[in-house]
Amino acid sequence: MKKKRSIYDVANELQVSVTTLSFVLNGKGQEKRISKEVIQKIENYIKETGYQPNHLGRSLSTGKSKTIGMIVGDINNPFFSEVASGIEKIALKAGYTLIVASSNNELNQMKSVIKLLNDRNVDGFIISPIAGIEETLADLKKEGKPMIIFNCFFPDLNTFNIVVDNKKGAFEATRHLYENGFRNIGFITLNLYSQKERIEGYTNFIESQQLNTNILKLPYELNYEQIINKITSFITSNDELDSVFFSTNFLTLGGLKAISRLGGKYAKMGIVSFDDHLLYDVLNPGITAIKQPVKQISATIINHLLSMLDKDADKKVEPQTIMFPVELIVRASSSKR
Amino acid sequence: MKKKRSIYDVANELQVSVTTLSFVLNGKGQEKRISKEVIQKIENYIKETGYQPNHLGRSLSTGKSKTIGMIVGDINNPFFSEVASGIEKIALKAGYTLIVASSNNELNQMKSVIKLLNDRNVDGFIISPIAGIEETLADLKKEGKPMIIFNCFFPDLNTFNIVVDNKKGAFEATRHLYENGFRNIGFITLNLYSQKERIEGYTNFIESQQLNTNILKLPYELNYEQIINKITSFITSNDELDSVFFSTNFLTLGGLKAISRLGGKYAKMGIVSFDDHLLYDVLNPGITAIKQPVKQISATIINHLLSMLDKDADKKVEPQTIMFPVELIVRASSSKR
DNA sequence: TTGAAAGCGCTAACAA
DNA sequence: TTGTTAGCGCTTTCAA
Repeated sequence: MKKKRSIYDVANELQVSVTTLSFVLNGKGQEKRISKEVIQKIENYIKETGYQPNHLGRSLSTGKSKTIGMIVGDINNPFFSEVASGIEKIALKAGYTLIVASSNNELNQMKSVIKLLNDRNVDGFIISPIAGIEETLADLKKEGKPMIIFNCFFPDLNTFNIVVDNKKGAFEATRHLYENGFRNIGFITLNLYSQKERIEGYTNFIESQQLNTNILKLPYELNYEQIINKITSFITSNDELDSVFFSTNFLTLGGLKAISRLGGKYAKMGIVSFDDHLLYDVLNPGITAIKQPVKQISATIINHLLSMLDKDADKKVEPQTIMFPVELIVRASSSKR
Repeated sequence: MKKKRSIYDVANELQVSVTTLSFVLNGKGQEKRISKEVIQKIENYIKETGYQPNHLGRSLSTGKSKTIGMIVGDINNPFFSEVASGIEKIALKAGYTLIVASSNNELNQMKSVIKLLNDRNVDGFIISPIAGIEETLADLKKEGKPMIIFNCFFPDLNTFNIVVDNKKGAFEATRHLYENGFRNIGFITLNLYSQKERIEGYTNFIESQQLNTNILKLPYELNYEQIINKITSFITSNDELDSVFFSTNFLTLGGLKAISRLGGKYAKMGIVSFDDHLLYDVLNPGITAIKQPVKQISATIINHLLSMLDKDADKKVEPQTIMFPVELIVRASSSKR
């Protein structure tokens, strides 16, 4: 691997000082009143010979790595991967590189990737938190690291949060089933902090109708087959159930599988899913789903983080919680058939 | 943001020299014959006070960033996200951070992210290439950058490649339809280099039976609705078609949607999809699919890259092509109904 | 308008 | 066995 040219080499070749070269390289030529000709000469030469400054040297010197660390539950979850790719696009344009890491919804894993990314000098964080991580986040905040919390958040933590209205979404979804004539609505969810609001939304509606809640809260760690089994026994052992509201996409998949295996009368159960999916439209019946405004979420996250990162912005970005509405996409699965 | 302690600060606090400290920090205590007591003292102190060396300084000094750059077509594609997350897990354990970037199958985008990651001093690359990128890869190779090519590769390029047997997979899938009685088998694919072998596999089988090929090659840039429309008109304008083989997951989704919209006799078409999907099992009929051994692929990629990166390995890793078999998961969609 | 030089935090050759 | 110190490549203050 041949050694790369350093700024000194190039300065030498060009017969200018490193200072001058550095200024021009960073677009500060004007500001520093370097002569037009020199600027031109340098820029042309750079373009021709293709010199690229070493990022590490720059980062070490400036203390900025131009890198953003993002921590999600699981990059295989389409919600996260879509948010991540939306963020990546905008970040790239702004000169930032995005590093995405998965916590697998495991506290120690999350702590260690936060530490890892912090040690790697990421300039800012984008985090989908899990229960138990409050302190780590508080520390990060105390350190002064810019960060955005998304998907769910800790009200006590005074961070900048970007979420959707999970509670209302779940409430409306449940109401929708109710209005379509379902009276025994089960709710299948995960034991994750991020599900808290959805559980509340469901519970609120059910209780507002003096009905009984019926919640299955599954451990996150289960694999697909285990989920199918758990759901199957939940459904069969609650024989009065006429409909189910699934709290995440992955659960819906498991649930659909369970129901399709059961067949018979179960095939007529009402179904709503939190999070939409391309295939829901193709299924028969189509699956009614709550859709999150992914594009908006990702754009909002990265734009706010970028302005936190932008030191020129003299006005500090105040902590706040931005909440997007969700949309109920009605398909056949939520009506009596 | 309070300034972090440097190795000098810590050395001072500990009353040892930076060298000693640095050696111990890098686990070279034994090797450098630092006294047991000093090593212990340092390690304890570090643990208590939580000092973490600055990666940038280290990288600048060693010339190694302990970072791997991965370039995929689109991180939202489940195949890529699964491979990426498998790689990430192993890389993390080996002390490497993975940066995943999407090329969106766009040549300039791919060139620019390769350049970006290279400027960021990634130690190695993992790349799913597209047509036109040969030269860039050749340059990278000339530079001596360790890299692994996956998904598809350029036979002329003498790189380390990890792929599945696309040709055979496509051949067998087509044969499977044929053996189930279908005679007018269409093939719907994308205008991507990665599809080349699949097209060949399909074509080879069809021609081996003296049948006519019927291929729809769609531009990658199309969105979901456009794909549905193109597929719809392909199907309706080729009225003799009795079955379709979809070359990627995303096309299958579009195709299923198109077929479900068309309804009627089209609902009985034979269908096979390249790449499996959780939901294929839930659909009615279940979708027959070719499954790639994702876990094996990701493990193989990262393990080989790691050994290329490991300078202790005196034996160089020779360029070669590792080809995994694929598996045909037979479901109802590929039989006459 | 340009140049010299001191750092940024770490590694490692060399000296002691 | 430990300490001194010269880089790694870049930015930026200060001086000219």
